[in-house]
Amino acid sequence: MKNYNYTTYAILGILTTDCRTGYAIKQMIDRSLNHFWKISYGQIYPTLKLIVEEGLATISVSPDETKPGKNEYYLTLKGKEVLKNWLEEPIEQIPVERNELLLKLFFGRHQSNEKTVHQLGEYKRKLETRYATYTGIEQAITNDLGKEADASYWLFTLDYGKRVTKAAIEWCTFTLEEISKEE
Amino acid sequence: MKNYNYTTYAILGILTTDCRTGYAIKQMIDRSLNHFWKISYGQIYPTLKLIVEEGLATISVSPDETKPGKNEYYLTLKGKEVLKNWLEEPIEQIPVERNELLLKLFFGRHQSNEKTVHQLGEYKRKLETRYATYTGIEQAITNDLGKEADASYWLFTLDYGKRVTKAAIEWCTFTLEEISKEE
DNA sequence: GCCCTCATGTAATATGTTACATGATTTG
DNA sequence: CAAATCATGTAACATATTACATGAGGGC
Repeated sequence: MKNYNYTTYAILGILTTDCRTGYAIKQMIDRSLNHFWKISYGQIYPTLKLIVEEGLATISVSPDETKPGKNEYYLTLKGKEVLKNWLEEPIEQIPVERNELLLKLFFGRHQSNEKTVHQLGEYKRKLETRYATYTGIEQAITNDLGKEADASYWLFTLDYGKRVTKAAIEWCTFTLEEISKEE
Repeated sequence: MKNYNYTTYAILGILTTDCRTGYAIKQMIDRSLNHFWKISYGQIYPTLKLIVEEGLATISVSPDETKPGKNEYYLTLKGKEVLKNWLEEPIEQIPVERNELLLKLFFGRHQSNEKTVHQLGEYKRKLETRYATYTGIEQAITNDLGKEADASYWLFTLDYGKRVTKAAIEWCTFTLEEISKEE
């Protein structure tokens, strides 16, 4: 079976939910997958085009004749198969996040402790905001649990985000103490 | 001051250590920064060229006339300034890792629990290997602590890797239990 | 002699971001 | 009626990966 890139699989996956337009796909990823995936319109629209060309989805312009065409995408059988097939494939490798803060800290010897502390503090603050966002999303999903068949899986990925973020926050706290101590 | 991309700053940073050739830079990143950064030769050599063109480093072909030119790069004053300047700049944003496993898990409803469990198990195994690698590197750095001026900063970044990886492993354990329970 | 590591580099390709253009519909 | 949101799309650019080519030197 032909291979596609992650962007394509991500979009195929989203199309199993109720998101059917390019715009809605962007919303979904920004709101619910934002802790492990992101995407831009510059990827979405060309990829949707490709998906249709490949026969993985069909486009159905909204039937309401008065409205300007809102392109709604529906997975074909082939599309569903391609998605299932990819889901089963083993994970190639665990991701390497490119972390700007760690890169700077790695060369921290060339900077004053004061500035390093400031950056760590800022980073910690951002992580805390992120953590709060996750908790919020968790609440939202839990509240209408029955409605959404995917809910339990979404909560698993959120739990990942929360745990890892919490560990990172604790690291910040510890490292801030250590660096402050040094001088 | 002119802006460069992360790849450029990463290489400028590495050049403050004893890595002076393109090959050595690749080694260094693969071995010591691999938990938060990666790079390919296709980036290194063109970037080194740019760095010299911009006057951020000078190239000094190894003096030994018998050997074939081994290009050694040395930061110029301007190079050091550009690096320092970047180190002080605030972090733009906390990274969004693109996590293939979480993407698949998000759509886990469309797969059998058995297969999901298998993938989670594999992922956990890889994380454990990674954790062991970090511990190994930590030992190596700690052992010749006095020698390397950067050691304490390197240990901080390693600690980050260990903490976050540990949290991810614990999440795997928990999630594996939950999913196994479901059926 | 063969394989491995050291060492440099490029070209083709793949992927992703940013900025822009356009216009409808909804909400206050 | 203004502003925000919904909605689609592209072009230029930036970035990164992969595969390949080349060759020296050292160890077995």
